[in-house]
Amino acid sequence: MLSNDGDEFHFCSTCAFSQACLSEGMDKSALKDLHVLVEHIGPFHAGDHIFREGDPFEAIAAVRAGTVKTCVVDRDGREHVLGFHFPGEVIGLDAIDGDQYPCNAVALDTVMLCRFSFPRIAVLAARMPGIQKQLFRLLSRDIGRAALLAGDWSADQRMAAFLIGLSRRLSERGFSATRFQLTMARTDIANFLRLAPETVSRVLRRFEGDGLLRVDRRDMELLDPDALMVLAAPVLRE
Amino acid sequence: MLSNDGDEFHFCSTCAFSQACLSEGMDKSALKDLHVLVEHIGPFHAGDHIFREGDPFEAIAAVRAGTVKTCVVDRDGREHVLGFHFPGEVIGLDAIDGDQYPCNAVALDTVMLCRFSFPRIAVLAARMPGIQKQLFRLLSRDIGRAALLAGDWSADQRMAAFLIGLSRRLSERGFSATRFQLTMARTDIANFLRLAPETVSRVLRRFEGDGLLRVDRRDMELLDPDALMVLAAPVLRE
DNA sequence: CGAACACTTGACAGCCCTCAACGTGAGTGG
DNA sequence: CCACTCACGTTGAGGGCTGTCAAGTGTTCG
Repeated sequence: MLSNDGDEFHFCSTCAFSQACLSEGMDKSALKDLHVLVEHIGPFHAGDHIFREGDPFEAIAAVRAGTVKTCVVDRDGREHVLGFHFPGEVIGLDAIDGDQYPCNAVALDTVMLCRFSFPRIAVLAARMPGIQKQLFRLLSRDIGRAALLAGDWSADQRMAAFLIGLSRRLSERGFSATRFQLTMARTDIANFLRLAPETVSRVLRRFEGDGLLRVDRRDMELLDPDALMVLAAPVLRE
Repeated sequence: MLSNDGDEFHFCSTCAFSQACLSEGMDKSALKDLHVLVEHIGPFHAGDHIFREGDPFEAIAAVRAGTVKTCVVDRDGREHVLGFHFPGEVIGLDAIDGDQYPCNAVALDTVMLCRFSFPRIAVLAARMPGIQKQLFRLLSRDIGRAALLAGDWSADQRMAAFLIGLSRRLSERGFSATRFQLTMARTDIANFLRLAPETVSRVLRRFEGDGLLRVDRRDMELLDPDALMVLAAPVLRE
C-alpha cells in the first residue's frame, strides 16, 4: 500500500506532522532544522520488526507507506494487538514515558518511515511552538483513541467500528473510503478487537449476507456505510 | 481524602508535576513563573462538576485532595466511567487535541485542585525543557494506561487489577497500601471495569470468602495482596 | 418514620469462546 | 503439470461466563 504515486509533497500534506513540516509562517532556519532531522528509513518487509518491546526509545516515526501493527506478547505467549498504523500516522509516542518501547512494531506489508530523533525534535519543539503544539495534540489524540475500544461493545459493534475507522483514516489520506485491501490477517483483527478469529469470520459473513459489505479474502468493499455507521455510532461516540 | 496533614511541600513532592515544580536546578525566574501560574481552586463537593464534556479547554489540573471521576454519557443516557484520579494525578490532558474537554470530571468527595492554564504552561514549557519533558511523559503515560483495561480479561482479573492499581497509586502518594476507603460507588467501579454492578458485588463477596480481602461498605482491607497480584498480573503486564 | 438509594443475592438466558473438522489458496519441489 | 504442505479462513456443536431481570436487605436523609 503506497500513500500515493510517490509524490513527496503530497505525502507530507497528508502526514500527521504536516502542520509542522509544511508550515510557511515559521522561522525559516528552524523549519530547515526539522527537515534535516527527518530520516527516511525502510523499506521493511512483511513480518519485519521495526522496534521491539524493551528496545531503548530514541525516535518516533511517521508511516510513509504500508501498514504497521503494534502488539505485545504476554508471558503465556499470547499476542495482543494494540493498533494498526497507516500512512501519515505516528508510532512510538507511548514510549516517551519509560524511555523504552512498551510494545513491538511489525510491518504487515512493505513499509517506509519518516524517523524523528525524539531528543532532537524535543529541543526543536522548544524553539518552534507549532511543533510542540502538534506533538501535544498527537499524544492527546492517542489517549482518547485507546479508550474507544475499551467499552463493552458487541462483536457486531466492534467490527462495524473497526471498518468505519479504517474507512475514515484511509480516505483522510486520499484512499478510497469504500473499497480497500485488508493488510492484516483475520487473526490480527480478532486480536485487536478482543474477539475470537471464528467470531470475526462469522460477523463478516453475516454482514455480507445482510448486504452491508462484500469481502473476498482481503479485498473489502463497504456496500452500506450508513448502516455500518449506525452500528458503530455508540463505539465512536457519535 | 486528604493528601496528608496539609503540608504544602509534602503535597507537591507527591504530585505528578513535582519534578517540574520542585526542581532546584532550573532557571530561577522560570521556576517562579511556574509557581505564579498555579491557581489553587476548590473545594468542590461530592457530585460537583469540575468541567463538562464540550466545555472549552483552557487548563489542566493536578488533584490536591479528594477523588475525581472522569466519565462520558452516551446518547442512551448510559454513563461510561473513564477513570478515577487521586491526589497528585493530572486531569484534562485528553482535551488538548480538540480544544474542548471530551469528558466530564466529577468530584466524588471534597476535592482541591492545582490549576494550570494550558496556553501559559505551554509557553513556559518552551523555555523550561524540564516542564516540556514532564508534560510529554504524563501524556505518554496515559496512552499506555488507557490500553490496560481494554483487554478481554475476566471479572476476577479486572477487579484484582483495579484493587492492586488503587493500592499502588495510593501508597505512592503516602497512603496505606492495604487499607483504604473506596471513594466511589459500586456502580462506578462496575462502570469503569465494564462489568454489571451485580458482578462487582459477587466478585468482592467471593474474594472475601477466599480470604483475599475484607470489605465493609466502602472500607477496604487487602488481606492477601500477593494472591490479588497473581490474578492482576496479566492485566498489568507483569 | 418513610422514601430513596446503594448494595446484595438468586434464577435464567444469551453472547461469545473453545474445540474440532473442513475448505481454500499460495508456494514448493518433483 | 501435479501432488504436497501449510497457513489461513470458514463452519458447526457445545459450554461457560457474565448480563439481565427480579426481589430483598440495609443505610442515609429529609
